[in-house]
Amino acid sequence: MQVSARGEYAVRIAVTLVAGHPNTVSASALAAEQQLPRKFAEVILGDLRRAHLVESVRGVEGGYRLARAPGRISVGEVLRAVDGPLSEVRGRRPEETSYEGAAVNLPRLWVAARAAVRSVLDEVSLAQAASGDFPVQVAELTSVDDAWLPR
Amino acid sequence: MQVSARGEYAVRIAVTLVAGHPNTVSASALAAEQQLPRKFAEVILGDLRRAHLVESVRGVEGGYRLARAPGRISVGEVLRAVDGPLSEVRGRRPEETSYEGAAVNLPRLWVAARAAVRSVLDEVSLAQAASGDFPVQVAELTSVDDAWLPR
DNA sequence: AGCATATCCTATTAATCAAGTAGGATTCAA
DNA sequence: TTGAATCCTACTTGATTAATAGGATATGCT
Repeated sequence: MQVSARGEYAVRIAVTLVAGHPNTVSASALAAEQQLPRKFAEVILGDLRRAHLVESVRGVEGGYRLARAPGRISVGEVLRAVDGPLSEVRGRRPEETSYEGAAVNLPRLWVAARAAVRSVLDEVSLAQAASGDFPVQVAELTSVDDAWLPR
Repeated sequence: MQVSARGEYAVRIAVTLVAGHPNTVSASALAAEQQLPRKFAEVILGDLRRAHLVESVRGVEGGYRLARAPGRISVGEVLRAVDGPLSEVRGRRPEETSYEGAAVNLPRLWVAARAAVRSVLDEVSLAQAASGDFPVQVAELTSVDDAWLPR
């Protein structure tokens, strides 16, 4: 699960919009609060707008706001809007892979891995990401000490 | 969870080595069986050797074999050997991230996502990947129809 | 000894992508 | 009309990816 700079920035921007919801917040304000390059933040907000996750208002007093309630947008949706699919194998989606010989069972493995990623990123809403009040299954994953250790 | 061509090839090579275990298999034989570029397969096998996941024998009748029993090497180890860490956020490990303001809770989210990935890739051995006989928790993830649909 | 078949090592390449930056056109409220 | 904001197109720079090239080195067989 690789999250690019775009992806990380998008989620940080999104949770910052939760705080201001339902008011609009300007790109410069968002960039300042999360210490991101303003122009890059604008690009990312454009992606989020085209994915219908945020709405924009132009002109003075304009800015961006979430297009839905913070409890009804998942982190996964935000990540997909700026990077592509959450899981890819050699540029293809897990269920599109196909192998011969000893590797015939790998598509099931890729699908399982994707399902695991989804079980976290698609199950946590922006409201939960902002508050830290994650679903129990997700919280349990982080309560094991081992989860915090590198491998 | 992005798996590069190197990563995919490495796993395909590894499960092909399971079939031949404990005999050695040459790089050309592996490349032919999985239809990969031979030279690229050699590069990957070099990575696996330096990670002590395979052993090599030089000369005529030489080749590669798994360094441990197929049940004692995980798919996650193979992927780490050729790509880096399974999960990274903007080039950093999940537990190394740190944010201010509305984003303070994101490190826990990244750690949870990594734990989810590990619960599949580190729990499936090469023997299981080759046979398709996955652990129940992993098999259950793929038995839900939804897991096979793109999003 | 000589030869065939391997691994192994160093270097190079072409293409793509990531992470921004630049500059300005457009919109809108006061 | 002006200032602050979004929005659009284009560009740059550096790194990464997926290989390929060419040969040096090792090993077993006859």
